[in-house]
Amino acid sequence: MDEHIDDDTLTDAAEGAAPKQDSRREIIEAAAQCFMLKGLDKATMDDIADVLGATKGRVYHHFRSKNAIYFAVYRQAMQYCFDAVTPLISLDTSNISKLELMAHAHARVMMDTLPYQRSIRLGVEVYLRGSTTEAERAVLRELITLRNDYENLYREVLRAGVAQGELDVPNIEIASRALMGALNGLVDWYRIRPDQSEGERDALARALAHAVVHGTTA
Amino acid sequence: MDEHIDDDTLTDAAEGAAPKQDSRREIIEAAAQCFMLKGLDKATMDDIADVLGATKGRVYHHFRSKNAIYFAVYRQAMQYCFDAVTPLISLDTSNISKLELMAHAHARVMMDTLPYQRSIRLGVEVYLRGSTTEAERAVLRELITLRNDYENLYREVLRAGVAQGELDVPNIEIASRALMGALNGLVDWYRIRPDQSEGERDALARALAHAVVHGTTA
DNA sequence: GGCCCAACATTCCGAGTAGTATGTTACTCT
DNA sequence: AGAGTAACATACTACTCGGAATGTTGGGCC
Repeated sequence: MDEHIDDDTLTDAAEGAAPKQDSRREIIEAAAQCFMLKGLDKATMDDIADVLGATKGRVYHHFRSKNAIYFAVYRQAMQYCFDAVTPLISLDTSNISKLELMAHAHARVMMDTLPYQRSIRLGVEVYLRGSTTEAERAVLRELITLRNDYENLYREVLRAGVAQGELDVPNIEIASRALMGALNGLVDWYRIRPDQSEGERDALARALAHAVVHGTTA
Repeated sequence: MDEHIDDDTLTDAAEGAAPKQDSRREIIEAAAQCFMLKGLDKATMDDIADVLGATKGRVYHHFRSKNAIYFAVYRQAMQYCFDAVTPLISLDTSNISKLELMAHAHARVMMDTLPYQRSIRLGVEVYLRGSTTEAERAVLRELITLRNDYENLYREVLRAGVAQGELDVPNIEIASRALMGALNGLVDWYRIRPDQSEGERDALARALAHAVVHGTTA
């Protein structure tokens, strides 16, 4: 059902039409930006179109509703997370260092795809209650399941770490919640600064990863 | 300017009659509930009035606008936090146990005043950008300052703990962000269950406090 | 017992917006 | 070259909701 997109090698083709599927991505990107800046409700379809220098016609040609766009943003946000963290779980290191690597990668994703990650934070269950159709609620449940699968990656590492005596976690469920909360909270206070170098970003991500894994005790 | 903050000289006058200032409280409570359930934008003034079994007239008699209600909810939410944590900072114990007590108290507040805490999470800076008048932005800035003061309570304990060698925190700013993120994240996944006893709540709060302070390492 | 005002209820309006219906262009295929 | 269609733009509608203007009522005060 979900088709993978073979992207074009060229980024732009003068003033000709957009290369097909790429237009969709642009809309999602624009929507994420609008959602981050104005919130889900206050961001209008016209706002999204304006960012693209287009009109609502274009947006509605690719998406049936505003909710559908939000779902796409959500899915993309989770995809970014999976892409960054999944490769790490098969690494051959200690669970504790693996956990820290995963936390570090997640923090990086939060910063690198900030508009997406911020968008999906405002109103997940809220949207679920507000959804009118059963089809929408089904999609929402699927997305929540997706997020759950992602968080399970961390729980699995925690479990393995405890089993091997590397980690001391009295309550894995609570610990994973705390972990994700601390990492995801990054999008609430992190602000993109143009003068900020790549190294500074990475240092920030590493510091946060250290904090969530090692806590505060000496 | 004309923002007359009704000082509550007396906090409460038993139960029985509603002394007039009490009506305001009820509106704030109802608003917090609506905001939590439907989000800031989708919750209408009529919704809030409906919860009270009243009409918009009552609401607008006490508040000039919907934003004003949100501000009141925010202020109340922060007040709950201060009331629970402030008494602990003067305690005569180690900084590490003090930190854990504060975290525990905060987690309890998150659960006990869930509608308030959830409400203030959806859209703080978002609201700031959306605010039209300068007066509103001023109030928002004040509320953010309030929140900052609260978080400074934790930073202070972290700093003292490091100074006395009890704690090992490479970056206090990052650590405090992680701390608050993990604790505040509680409102995202915690659900009130009617069959849940007081003891279970407390155990949950304690487990979370332990997790955020001690991390995951053995 | 009339005045006054707080504390609401009722009614109304206009701005803003999601969604639709239709028009237009450019490109492809035969 | 004409038909078909994808990818938009334009124009319009129906509806919601915040806020204000106005009406109503009950209780203190002289």
